[in-house]
Amino acid sequence: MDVKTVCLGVLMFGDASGYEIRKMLEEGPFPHFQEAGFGSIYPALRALSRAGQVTCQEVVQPGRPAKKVYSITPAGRITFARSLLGDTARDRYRSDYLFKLFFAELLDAPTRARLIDEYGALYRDLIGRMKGDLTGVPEGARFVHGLGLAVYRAAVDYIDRNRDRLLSPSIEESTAWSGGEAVK
Amino acid sequence: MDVKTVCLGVLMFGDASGYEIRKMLEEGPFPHFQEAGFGSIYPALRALSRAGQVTCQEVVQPGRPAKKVYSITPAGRITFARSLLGDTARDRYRSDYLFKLFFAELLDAPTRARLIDEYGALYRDLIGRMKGDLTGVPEGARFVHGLGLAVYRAAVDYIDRNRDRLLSPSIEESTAWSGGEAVK
DNA sequence: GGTTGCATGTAAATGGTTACATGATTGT
DNA sequence: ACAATCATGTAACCATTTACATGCAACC
Repeated sequence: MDVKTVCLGVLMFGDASGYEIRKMLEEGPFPHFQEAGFGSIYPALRALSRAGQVTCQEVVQPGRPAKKVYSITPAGRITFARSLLGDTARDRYRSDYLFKLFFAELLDAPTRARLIDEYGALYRDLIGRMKGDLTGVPEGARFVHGLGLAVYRAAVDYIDRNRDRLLSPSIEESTAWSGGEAVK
Repeated sequence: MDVKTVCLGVLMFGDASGYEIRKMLEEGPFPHFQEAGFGSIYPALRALSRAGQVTCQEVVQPGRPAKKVYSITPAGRITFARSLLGDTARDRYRSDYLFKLFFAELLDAPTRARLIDEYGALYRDLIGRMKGDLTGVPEGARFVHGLGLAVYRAAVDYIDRNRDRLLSPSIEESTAWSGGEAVK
């Protein structure tokens, strides 16, 4: 899904500014299965505006910068609904943490511990932020929210139960990476 | 992690051609937490070769196209180990499936069913492909492999247990998306 | 006869991130 | 005084994807 479609999706929940769209994507009570930065959201909103998929209204706020609040138009709703019927790309997940932990034997013990604890904390925080009120949230969104929670909990659980395996000094003598040595 | 680092990582396991590197990333017994296509792998290998991080040897095969087998050099090992100590980008996950299911109310029942069943099947297959032999696999790789399995299993479990919630006809009358209607 | 698998590679286009620019207000 | 939050936007840069090009062998 490109950023334009993601913006339309967020606007299906109600009017919002570019700034607010980004906040919802990264801080909202929902799993971050789609992301976007300012550098892509603002151009996307302008393009959507030109195409008549959204309308824009500037709202002056006392003591704050003015913001541009966007609303999805009927044409935008149709475009959005149709984009839900198009091809579905397969999931893509990339994790530097897991990539590094994959090669745990090449790391010294403190680095290993730091990485795994950071990683666990990241998902623990995410779970915490996802514990918001879900009244009024439609069933589809709830389903996805619940799936996110289930998966993140499984990850945290696994990390808690297997952390020691990775930190035990015994793995240091591994000969798996012939030629490789722990780097400081 | 850029594709160059990913290639070095795969070559830490042993010599391989560009084609084989790609196969390992997408079909290997390991979770796909890093991906790369031919279009990025081949240029990466050439750059690594020029930089002295890998060496290349052409292997002629009877009845098959010749392949270029790459080996990581000592300099490559050092570069790789160092890259494991650099900044760790946070995970990024994007899913068209979850994005679409998030807006389940906008979809007709057959499409909803198709999406969710496809999604479940995708992860069920992945779990199946991950059940390979792990003897000789280093502890770090095992840890990541196990984490992947745990997470994918949690996802499949959740889907099985909540599938009906999403398919029940009751959600069709939802007023959540005022102005929106299921599209055919 | 058509598709899949093996095998490499280039070029263009896409899409997104990063860095920069601006500026007021609120909290520490 | 300094950092963070609110708020928008542009431009350069980067990485990756997609499409194209080539060709043989095996299988159905």
